[in-house]
Amino acid sequence: MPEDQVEVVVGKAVYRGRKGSTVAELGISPPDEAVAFSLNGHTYDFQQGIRENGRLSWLTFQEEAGRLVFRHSGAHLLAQAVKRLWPEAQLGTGPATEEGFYYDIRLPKPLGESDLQAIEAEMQRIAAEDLPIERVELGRTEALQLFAQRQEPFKVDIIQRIPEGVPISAYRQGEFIDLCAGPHVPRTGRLKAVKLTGVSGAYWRGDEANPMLTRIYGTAYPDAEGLTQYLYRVEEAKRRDHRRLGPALGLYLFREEAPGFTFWLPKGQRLYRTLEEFSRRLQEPRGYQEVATPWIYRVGLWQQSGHWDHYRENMFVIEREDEKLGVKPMNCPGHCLLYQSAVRSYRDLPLRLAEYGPLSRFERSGTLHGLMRVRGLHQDDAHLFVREDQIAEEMRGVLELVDLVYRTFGMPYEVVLSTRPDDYLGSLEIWERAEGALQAVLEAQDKPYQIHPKDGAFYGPKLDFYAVDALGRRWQCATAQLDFQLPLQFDLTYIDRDGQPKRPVMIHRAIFGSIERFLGILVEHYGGDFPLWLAPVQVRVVPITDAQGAYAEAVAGDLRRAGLRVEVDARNQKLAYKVREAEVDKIPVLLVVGRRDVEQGTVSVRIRPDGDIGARPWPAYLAELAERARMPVG
RNA sequence: GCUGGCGUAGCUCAAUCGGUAGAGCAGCUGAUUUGUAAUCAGCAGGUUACGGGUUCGAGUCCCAUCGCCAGCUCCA
Repeated sequence: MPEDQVEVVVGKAVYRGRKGSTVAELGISPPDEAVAFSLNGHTYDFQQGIRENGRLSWLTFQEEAGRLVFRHSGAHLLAQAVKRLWPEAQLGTGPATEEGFYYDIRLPKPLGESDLQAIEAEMQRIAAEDLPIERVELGRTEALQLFAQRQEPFKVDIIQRIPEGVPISAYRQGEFIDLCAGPHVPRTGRLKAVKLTGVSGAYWRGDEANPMLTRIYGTAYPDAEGLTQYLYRVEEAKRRDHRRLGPALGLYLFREEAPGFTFWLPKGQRLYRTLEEFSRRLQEPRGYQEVATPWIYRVGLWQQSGHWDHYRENMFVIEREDEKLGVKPMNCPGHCLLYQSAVRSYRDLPLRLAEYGPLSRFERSGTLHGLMRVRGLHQDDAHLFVREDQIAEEMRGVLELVDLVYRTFGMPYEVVLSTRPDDYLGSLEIWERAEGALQAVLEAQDKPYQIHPKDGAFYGPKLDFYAVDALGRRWQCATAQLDFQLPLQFDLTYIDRDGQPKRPVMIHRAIFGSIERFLGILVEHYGGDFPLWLAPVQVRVVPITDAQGAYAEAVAGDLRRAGLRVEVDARNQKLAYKVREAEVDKIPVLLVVGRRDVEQGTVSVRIRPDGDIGARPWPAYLAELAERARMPVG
């Protein structure tokens, strides 16, 4: 094939043409729903010239890459609308995000709700105009001139940072032109359903020293139905918000007297303890030993561990008697001291130390967020001190625990391996062996995983686990990090088979992560409808009249003796009233007892979400309930 | 911490232009003894986040503080 020719394969057809031809020029007509195409792993739009051979696959809104193209065009639509309304607005950047897009813009005035509506209306107008979106290739000087003349200082800044040799392009739709690498959908009319979702501030290039721009958020869908579903999901997330739901269910509350800390109400504390108990009952049989270590140390310890250099900003520091003391944000240094307290043999390893104690982290006031980001927390933390040859086996054990836990909560999860960053510490050889070990474990388990190159901590590679909740949101919870540094810092050793001292490797791992945060995630995942074994109140017994009071107490007593958490609602109220309240309180099992039940020795069962399932003989039904309420620890 | 917004009874919300702080739910008291999502009546509940200021008069306007929300930033 001549050098100036390209050849692409689409399905079973082969197309040839001059290098740099667009799809149309090659005689390929894209399907209606396609917004772009993928060739050798790169995304292109229909106006970009094809310069390499390969197999072409169409990208639609169904594919992540297609969605990004689509949403990025949404951002341009937004920018064009803003420029029509405020010609003096200066554009920053406007990328697509997971759920939509945003554009950072310097505006002459702060935006209100009505401004958003006006912009949105203008966007819809531009979409209806169905303007063609044209790609324009520019020379560097030409680009600088164009955007300087259009009074877009941020665009000029961007162009100046584009390395020599990289082509500069812009996209034009109607009177609007924006510096952009692309790709884009072919016409504005493709953006059938757009919605602006919020405004906030954001620094230019994310730097506090730079001017603050207005960030306008929005989302776009190819049809109204997708947008409606998205808005429903947003609504549902709001309905499940743990900051509202938790206090409403009497689980916990927050007070401004203690920002970043949680007040656990009796029911919330029960939930919390149940989770902790679940963790203990999984870990004890797996060789974990629970310890408790001090929560305040002299700074010397933090200097030794390296936290003073790397984490001081996030620590609460106390000064007393001319001495500085640091409240612990992590357990690792304490566990290292425990490790040091005895001579360790290679036979003692792996040593698995678990701790659930209180940790304090100074999080900046603006970052606090319900249970998700707090200053006072607890982790289901453990440090595994292992020989290097035990890394793979121990990581396998951690993986098994993670799998067990997330399966129990009905959350699929994704695994990410983060590898050696540029500023790593330790020997290259150990790093490579450790990364190899992690990869081998994942592959041996046939677990799909992603690699984030250079995203590891400077002290070791790590596995992060992202749990996916009922609304499809991803939460980073579990983590397992190899650490070669701390054993060095604390000069930890074990006596090996050959009588020589050797350096152990540490694995920092948590399965829930922060228990506070995990509980918040569970509240939202279940929308407050906890599975029976977790529910703070599992059963509520409801006598219909005073006459069944004693019978109700007897039933409740049976339940309590069987280890269930139970309440009796003996208030003088109509049954419907008490049923409603139990539903609002999201009590999983309601046992109604009336005259007929007393006479026949039954309970009338109402279960969420099924409702009334009729009478069951008592105490025979107790066994079934107790079985269903058992903690799922195998 | 930074930018913007918000803060009225336990909760959800109202209060015209700056002119007597109000309702529902929850709570308490009483009546009602009820078979699967709200029985009726009465009572009580407030330094309008906090501290200043403007004004004859401030929930409302201004300033500062605290907290919360959306982001940014940070995240050994």
